[in-house]
Amino acid sequence: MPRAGLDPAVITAAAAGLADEVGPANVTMGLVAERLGVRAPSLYKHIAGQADLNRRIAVLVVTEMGDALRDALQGRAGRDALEAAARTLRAYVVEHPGRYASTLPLNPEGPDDPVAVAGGRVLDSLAAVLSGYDIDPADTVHAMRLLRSLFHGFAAIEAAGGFEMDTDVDRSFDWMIDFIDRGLRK
Amino acid sequence: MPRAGLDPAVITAAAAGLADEVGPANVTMGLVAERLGVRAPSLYKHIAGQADLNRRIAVLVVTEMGDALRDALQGRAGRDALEAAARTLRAYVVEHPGRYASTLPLNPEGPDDPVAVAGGRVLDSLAAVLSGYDIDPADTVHAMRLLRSLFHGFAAIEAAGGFEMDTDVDRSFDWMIDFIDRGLRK
DNA sequence: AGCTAAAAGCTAATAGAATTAGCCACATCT
DNA sequence: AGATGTGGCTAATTCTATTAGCTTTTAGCT
Repeated sequence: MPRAGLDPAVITAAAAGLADEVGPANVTMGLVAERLGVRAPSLYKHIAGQADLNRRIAVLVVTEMGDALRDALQGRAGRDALEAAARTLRAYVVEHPGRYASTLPLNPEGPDDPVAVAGGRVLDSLAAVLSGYDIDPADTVHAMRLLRSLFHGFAAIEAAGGFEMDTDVDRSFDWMIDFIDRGLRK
Repeated sequence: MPRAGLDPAVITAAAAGLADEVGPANVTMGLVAERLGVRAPSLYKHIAGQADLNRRIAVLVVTEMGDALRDALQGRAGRDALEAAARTLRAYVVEHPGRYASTLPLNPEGPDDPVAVAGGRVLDSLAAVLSGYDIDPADTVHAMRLLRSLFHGFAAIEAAGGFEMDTDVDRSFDWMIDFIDRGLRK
């Protein structure tokens, strides 16, 4: 039995991929193992269990989002940056609905939690977007939470198929970006 | 063995209550049965299985939200209505985080799906809120989606403990209501 | 009141998933 | 070559969902 070259990152990537393909609820240890050409118990040599695996997926997701955001925001400011950030996050969720959904039940355990650390980078990008507007420093936290809530809510509902097809979701998305931009401009 | 007087509604209520108490992931058939003074297999005389139970919880949640919203909006309009709606939904999620979370993975199967029907009543209430503003009819759908996304996103993040404690979440909530109100006023 | 039949519980059995224990081969380092 | 630790495997355990089949209650009818 030749070695399979597993490590936590490889397993996490496989599980995240499966979540996108078959839905988070159907990602079983056995399925992940099969995808990697290995038996289920072997996974435990690298990860502590299902809870650990989910936490790692969450870190992966938030890290990927942070990277995508940083790339997308290069050289942009103001409304341009807002739009780029919104589109980037939405695209990520639409392309990876499963892994995104599997991070939902997770709350960081503290400031040192890797999920919180990776999340911090996403927040930094959102802060960068807001820096392009003239916002009272005391209100920045609120504006940040507004963006987070809106982006997350929209993405979650869209990924779950919650919007009726009748009216174009793209159009609503553009309308929302406009709405926020105008509001932040005051 | 006297009869326990079970029916789908009683089982659904028990499961929803447990979801709030122990978290959706820990709601097991056995636990629900125990709470009702019955053995697990007996539940299957009334519900089809776990998936069915979750769908029923979703209907319960959306129905309860719709009722609460309708009550809260009685005799209110404009900013007053917006604020009442937002507070009502937020309060519901904070009080029932478990049952709310267990409805997240659910997408209505079609217009006849009871989840969609109950959801329609919530949307009607949101439409009523928007009717207090002077919005181009062509934009109403977009504004509705904005409200849905924002309320859902904020509630989901707060329920999951996603906001840092440092800055008062209540204050951010009020700020967001103001932001939306000003934007809708155009 | 007594009969019948459907409904509602129960116990026992099945099946699937996570996790643990314990064994053995491979790979690495000298 | 040989010692050693890591990574994989099989077997066993536990927990949960679900199904099968039996028994009692209860509602409806005469």
